[in-house]
Amino acid sequence: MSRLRKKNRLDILNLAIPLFAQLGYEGLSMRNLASKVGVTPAALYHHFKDKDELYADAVSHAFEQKTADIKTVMAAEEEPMKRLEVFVGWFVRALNKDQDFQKLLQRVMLDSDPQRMQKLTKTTFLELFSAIQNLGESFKSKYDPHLLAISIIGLVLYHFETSSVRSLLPGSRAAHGKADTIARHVTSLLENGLLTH
Amino acid sequence: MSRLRKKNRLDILNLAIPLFAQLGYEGLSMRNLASKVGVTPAALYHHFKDKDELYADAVSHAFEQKTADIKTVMAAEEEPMKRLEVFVGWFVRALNKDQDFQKLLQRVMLDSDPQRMQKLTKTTFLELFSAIQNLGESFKSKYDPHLLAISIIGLVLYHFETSSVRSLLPGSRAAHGKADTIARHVTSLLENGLLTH
DNA sequence: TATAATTAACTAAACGTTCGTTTAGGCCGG
DNA sequence: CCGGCCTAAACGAACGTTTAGTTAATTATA
Repeated sequence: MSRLRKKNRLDILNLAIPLFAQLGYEGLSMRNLASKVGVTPAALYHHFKDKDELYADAVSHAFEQKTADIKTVMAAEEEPMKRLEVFVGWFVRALNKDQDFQKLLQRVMLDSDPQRMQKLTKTTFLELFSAIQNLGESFKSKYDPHLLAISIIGLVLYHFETSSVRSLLPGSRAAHGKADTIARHVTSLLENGLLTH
Repeated sequence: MSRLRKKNRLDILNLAIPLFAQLGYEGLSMRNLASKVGVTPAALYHHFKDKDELYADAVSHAFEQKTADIKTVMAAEEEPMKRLEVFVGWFVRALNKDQDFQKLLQRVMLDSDPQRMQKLTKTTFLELFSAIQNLGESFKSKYDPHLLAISIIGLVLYHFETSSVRSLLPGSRAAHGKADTIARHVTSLLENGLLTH
């Protein structure tokens, strides 16, 4: 009954997520998405009010899916350094598994619609960010928790944002794309800094 | 005198840069750009072969403009830590001055055209990246120079990529948007790491 | 239990708008 | 009077969206 309806709606979203990630909001047309789903454009309007709603739902669903497991994992570990390693490890692996996650996140950051941003922040970003901020505070360091949380996230994420350029730049090696290499580098840099005496 | 009234290539590019940065490639139409320039859409095709060429030239010109001064500044300083501070300071200030620079960079990273990416990498990214990689090597640390360079860039850049979400997240303060605050945080974190004994 | 009513899910076709781009021609300084 | 720079107008294609009607399954009624 309503089970089948929900599944169809989710089918559309799950197909839309990688397409929105790769092509962007304007880059993916309702006709293109409909043809990928195997349906008429008008059928999409049976499930979603308009393209805006479809996009917002796709982004929300994508982030709920990807960040579902980390919250429980984060709460388990006690020792700060170990928690950092667990988080970085999860984050790197999650980004490495599919690039769509990172691309969608990057596209959302470029989104200039404040209302959409505000809703998405409350529903999906806030909880994970607070956990990372909490993790940063557990180090009892001199750093501002807010800035530190963003630094940790950015330090991991940027290695994936630049993946397409990185291979064209000097010093590039195949290992730089591997999850473990990035995870080790980031955790070590965060732990010790540059001045390793 | 009367020449000034005529629009040349650079006038168009300088108007296109912030518009492409804010709206994206698909988001900015030739008609919209033409009206901002104060000209007919067909006139744009007198200066540029098509929209692709206009976009590529705009991006190239933007990056040559923004990164013009740092190269000389980077070469001057000798002491590693001081050079890092100079670079981070310049980078933060450059990003803080106009957000278009960062937005355009972020959009370029999402660009999936390999040919455009390859050309832009050689003409504009390579020199600056090599300088940063060189800076990283001067610390004689255990870190991979390539990964370290990306980490340094990402650590700075991400504070600006997240500027629109950051204000909606807990722990946000007005000072977090200021150039000096970010620069101090990043240099200190890079220098010492989390475990400040 | 058989049948009528209702509903979800879809298709075919078209709406008006905007897109990138082209064509044909006009203006004006050198 | 030529060539660089522009305009007016239009091209076909693609865009988001709507309307009207069809199919199949579920629910209500006799």
